[in-house]
Amino acid sequence: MADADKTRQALLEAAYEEIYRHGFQAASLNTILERTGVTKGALYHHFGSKQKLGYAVIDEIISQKLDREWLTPIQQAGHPIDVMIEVIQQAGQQITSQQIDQGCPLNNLAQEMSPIDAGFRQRIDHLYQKWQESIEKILRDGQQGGTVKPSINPADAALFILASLEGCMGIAKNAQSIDELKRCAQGLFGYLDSLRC
Amino acid sequence: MADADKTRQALLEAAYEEIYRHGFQAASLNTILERTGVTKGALYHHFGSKQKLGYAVIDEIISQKLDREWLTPIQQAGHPIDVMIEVIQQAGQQITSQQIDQGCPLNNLAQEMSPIDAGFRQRIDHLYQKWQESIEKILRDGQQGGTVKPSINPADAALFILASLEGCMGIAKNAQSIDELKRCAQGLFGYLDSLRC
DNA sequence: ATGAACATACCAACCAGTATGTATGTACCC
DNA sequence: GGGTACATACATACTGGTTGGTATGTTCAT
Repeated sequence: MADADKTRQALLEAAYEEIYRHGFQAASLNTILERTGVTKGALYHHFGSKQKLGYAVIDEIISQKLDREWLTPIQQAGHPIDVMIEVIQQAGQQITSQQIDQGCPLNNLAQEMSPIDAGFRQRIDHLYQKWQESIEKILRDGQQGGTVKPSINPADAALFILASLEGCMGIAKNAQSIDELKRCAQGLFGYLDSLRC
Repeated sequence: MADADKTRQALLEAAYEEIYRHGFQAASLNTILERTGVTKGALYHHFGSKQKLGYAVIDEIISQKLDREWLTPIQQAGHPIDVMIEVIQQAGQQITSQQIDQGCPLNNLAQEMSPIDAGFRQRIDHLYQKWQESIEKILRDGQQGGTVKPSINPADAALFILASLEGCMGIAKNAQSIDELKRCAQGLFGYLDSLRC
């Protein structure tokens, strides 16, 4: 039934927006229902609880966003360090001043939910691992191609790159400053350059 | 009146714990009152609202923790890079497995509250600036003492160090793994080493 | 006619906040 | 030094609003 799928998808997207704005715990189901024009009966028909709705937002919405905006772009041909810097810079140029103080949807959920809900934690961890492995992979390829220092550990470096990327976005989010994001990213680029052969 | 100060302090500390555990929005005033044995009338006598209680937790509790655990230790004599690595390593060794998945109290509040409350944002920003300036200062001193590369910008480097420090703690918090924290910190140490003369 | 896909109305629990009352100092005047 | 005025520091009981969740009913396609 196409209508049912449309209802489900509308709920997922509205839930994503609401959670992104207020966090999961402060996200209001009633607001989601108002925005979509869907009733509570429909919501509890498709998702059995607020928790399961949150899980679905991670598994379907955020996971897809990560693929589209990071995992796929990073796999293009070229010097791995150049590719990463370019992907980060393009993301930085597309960002709006509204988006900057909302931060990274995945990191927001991680910081809020990982200590209090194991299901959230596992799902977020799964995405972080995919993210890290995609960075690790191009670093390893770079080592084999002779463009990345053979002395570094690709897994450890990928972990740190991911961490400082989230750190930069977190700092810029609080400062509400794109300029601060770019200053912070310069530090990351400096680190990335130090991985070149 | 000493009793009044004791009541106020007890409320602040219990509020800090409750906020650290559940975030500000999900923090329950009733739980804080139960834990302290203080009544609601007393709470609203000392702090006029939940918001002002939150502000006081930042200004008094978290600010002091930052001073004690980071700003002061970092100012000891020695090679600035060595000092920073040592301070970070000591903090890492003292951390318990319970603390690791609670994360950094300041970063938790920043990620949750900065987009939705300007008063929180400004107070957190003020602490982050003090933190950054303390790192910037020892880098600048190191440049003058010939132990830190003169080519780097101390303010930008300090910003990135702070960001990646928070990033490492955030990743480790979600992974709930001290090992991952240490792996991540190794990456930061690599960056710090690259700042040496 | 059976189950999926809703719609409506409702519920108990919890929330921050407040109105009102009281006990204990403390300052000041005579 | 004793009485009065006033403020501080609470205590108790309550309110209106919101929350996630549910019970029950209805529509409609197969």
